Amino acid sequence: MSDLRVTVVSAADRAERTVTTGTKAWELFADDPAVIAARIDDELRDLSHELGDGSEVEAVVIDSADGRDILRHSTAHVLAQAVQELYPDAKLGIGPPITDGFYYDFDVATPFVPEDLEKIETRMRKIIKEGQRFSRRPVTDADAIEELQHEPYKLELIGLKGSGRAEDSAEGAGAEVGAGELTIYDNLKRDGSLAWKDLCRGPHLPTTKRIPAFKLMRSAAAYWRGDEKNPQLQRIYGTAWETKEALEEHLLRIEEAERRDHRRLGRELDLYSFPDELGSGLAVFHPKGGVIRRVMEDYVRQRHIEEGFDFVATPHISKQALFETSGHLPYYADGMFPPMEMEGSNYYLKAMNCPMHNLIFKSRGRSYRELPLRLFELGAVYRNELSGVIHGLTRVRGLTMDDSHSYVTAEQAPAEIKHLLDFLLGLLKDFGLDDFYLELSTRDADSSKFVGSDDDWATATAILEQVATESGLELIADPGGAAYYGPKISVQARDAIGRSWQMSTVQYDFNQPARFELEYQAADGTRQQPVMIHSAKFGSVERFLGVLVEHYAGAFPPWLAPVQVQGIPIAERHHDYLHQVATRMRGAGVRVEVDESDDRMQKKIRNAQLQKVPFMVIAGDRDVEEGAVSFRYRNGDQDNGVPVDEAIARIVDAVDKKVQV
RNA sequence: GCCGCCUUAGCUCAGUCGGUAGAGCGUCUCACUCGUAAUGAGAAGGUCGUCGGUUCGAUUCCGACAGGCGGCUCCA
Repeated sequence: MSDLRVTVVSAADRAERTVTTGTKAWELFADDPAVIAARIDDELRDLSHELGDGSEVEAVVIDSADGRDILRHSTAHVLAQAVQELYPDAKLGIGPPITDGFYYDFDVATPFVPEDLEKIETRMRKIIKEGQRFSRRPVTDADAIEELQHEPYKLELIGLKGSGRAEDSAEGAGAEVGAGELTIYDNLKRDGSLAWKDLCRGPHLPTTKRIPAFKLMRSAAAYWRGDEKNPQLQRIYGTAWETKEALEEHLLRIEEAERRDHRRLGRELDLYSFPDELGSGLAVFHPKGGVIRRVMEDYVRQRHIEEGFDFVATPHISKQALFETSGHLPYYADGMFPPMEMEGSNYYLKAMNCPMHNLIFKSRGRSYRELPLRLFELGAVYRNELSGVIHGLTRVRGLTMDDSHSYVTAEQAPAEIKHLLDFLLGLLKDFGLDDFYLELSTRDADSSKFVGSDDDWATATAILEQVATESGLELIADPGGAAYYGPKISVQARDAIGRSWQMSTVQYDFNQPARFELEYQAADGTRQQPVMIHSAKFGSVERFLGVLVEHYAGAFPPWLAPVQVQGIPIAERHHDYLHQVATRMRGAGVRVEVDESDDRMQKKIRNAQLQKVPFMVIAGDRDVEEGAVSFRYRNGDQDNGVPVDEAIARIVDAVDKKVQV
C-alpha cells in the first residue's frame, strides 16, 4: 500500500494532502456533513469515489448549485423507486434535476391523481428513512441492455448514446447516459441487499437519508423526449432543498408568484377580463385597464415620434395573395385564423403587420435620400394559438403589436439596429424593467423552416451578433429560434421576482424586400433592394401590460396607476372641499377620484390600499380650515397639513419622473 | 392540438350517500357622519357551465361539448 498526493482545493485555499491508496473522497471531508459529493479533476463524483494520485479534489456542499442538482437528481431516483414499488408496471423515462426541483417521467396505464402523489410521497419518506446507499456500478452496453430488458425507454437512451446524440436528442437524457461508459446506480439497503436500480450517470448523494426536505408538486403529461409525435408519459414534478427552511422559502416564493398572477389581479383591480362569449384568448379592457393601455400607447407613440418614425395605419384583413407574397402562408398558415371567403377571394385576418407596411413602401418610387424610412403602427393582429397554450394576457389570440419597420440600405443596417436597441432598452427602463439579457435567435440545420441563402443569413446574423455584443449585455444563443425570414435579437427582462419574459425584438429581414421586390434609387442611379428591420418594443401591448402587473404586483408607479389619487372625506360635510381639491388636481392632469360612499373613512382607506392607489388625500375639519390635505402614501406613511398646491406638486413630480412610490 | 384535473351567487368557497341549495366578501336599501386597513341592520341575487343519457326524480351518476387550471409541444 503506497501513498498518494492529492490537492484539496476550495475557494479560500489549496492544501496538499498525503493519503493512502484506496482512500475515498468522503474521508477528506468526513467532518463536514454538508459535503455530499466531490469535484475531482473537474468531474463531479460520488463521495465513495476512490482518489487517484495527483488529483485535485473540491468539496461539493449540498447548498451549492451543483449540490442542489445532485440532491434533486437523487430525490428523483427515490421518486422513481417509490413509483415502481407502488406501480410495478410503471416504465421509467428520464428524471433530471431542473430549476428549483426535478421531475421523473413514467409510462403508466392510468395517469396519476393527487391522491397517488400523496401515496408516492409517503413511500418516498419511507425509502429516505431507510437510508439506502446509492452505489455506482459501471456496466458494458451489452450488460446494461441485458439488465434493462424491461425498461424500453432506457434501452432507447442506450441506443442514442451509441449514436452519440443522447445529449442533444433528449432533454435531460444526459443525466442518464453520459458521453463515457454506462453506469447503473444500485440502491442498497442496510443489509446490502438490492432495493432498486436505475441507469444513471450520477453522481448521487451517499444515501437517501441525506435528503433533508422535498415535496411532490404536481403531475402532468409530457411527450417522450419532448416530441409531440412520441407517446405521452406521466411526469411527476417535485422539489428538494438542503433544509426544511429552504423548502418553506421556496413554497413561499411560489405563493408570492400566485399572489402576483396578472389574471387574478386583473379581476381584483378591475383592469380586464376574458369573456367566454368572445372566445378563448380574447381580452376586453375595462376602464382602469384602459387607462394603463392608453398611457402605455401614448408613451410609445411619443417615443417613436422622437426617434424619427412615421405613423401609418393598415387594415385587419387582407386577401390571401398578400401573405403568399410575404411568404407567411407556407410557413405560418397554422398560426393564422382560417380564411373567410368573399367574392371568390380568401381573406385572412393579419397575424403580422409587415406585409402591409411593405405595400406602403412600394406605393411609389423611393429614393436613397428617404432612408432610413421608419414606419410605425400599433397594429392589431390575430393568431390562432393552440387552445392549450392560451394564458391570460401573456398568450392571447388577439393582440396589439407596437410594430415598426425600418427600411434601410445594407450599409445603414448596423447603425439602425443599434439605434433600435438603445431605443427599446431605454423604454424598458422607463417601465421599471432594468435587469435584462439578450437572446440571439438564429437558424439551425433544418433548412425547411427558413428561407434565403446561406450568405444572407450569415451576414444578417453577424450584424445582429456584433450589435448585441457591443451592447455589453449578457447574450444567450438560441439556435433554430429565428423567424423564417431572418435572425432576431430579443430582449429578455427579469421581473421583480426574477422571472424572465421575452419583451422587445429586433429582426433583420432580407427576404421580404426581395419577395415584394422593394427597391430604391441609389445615388449612382441604380435600383437597389433595401433591408428591412422589424422591431417591436413592447412586443405585444397586452403581454407587456400583463408582465407589468406581475412585476409591480398591481402596485403601479403613479404615472401608470389607473387612479393616482383617492380622495377620502372624513365625513359627508367634507365632500365639497375634496371635490374642489380634485378639480384642481384634474387641472394638473392628475387622475383622481373622491370616495363618496357611505363607508367610514377607515374602510375607505382600506379600499384604496386594496386597490393599490399610490396616493390618498384625506380631508377633515382641520384640513378644510387650513386649506390643506392629509397626504397618505401607499406604504402607510402620511404627512398631515400639506397645502393643496404642494400635494399637487408632489403628485405631478412623481408622475413626471416615472418613479415608484 | 395532446394528457390530467376543475366548472355551485359578481368573487372566494361550503353542501346535497340522487328528492331542484348555503356562508363570507361584494351589490342595493335604511340608520349612523365617524381622523388612519372592515359601523350596524335588512334585502336582492343561483333553471348548480351547456346539451344528451340512466332514473319515478339529476346540481349530484354516465357521456359529449364549451370554458378554465397545470403541464407538454409551440410562441409576442
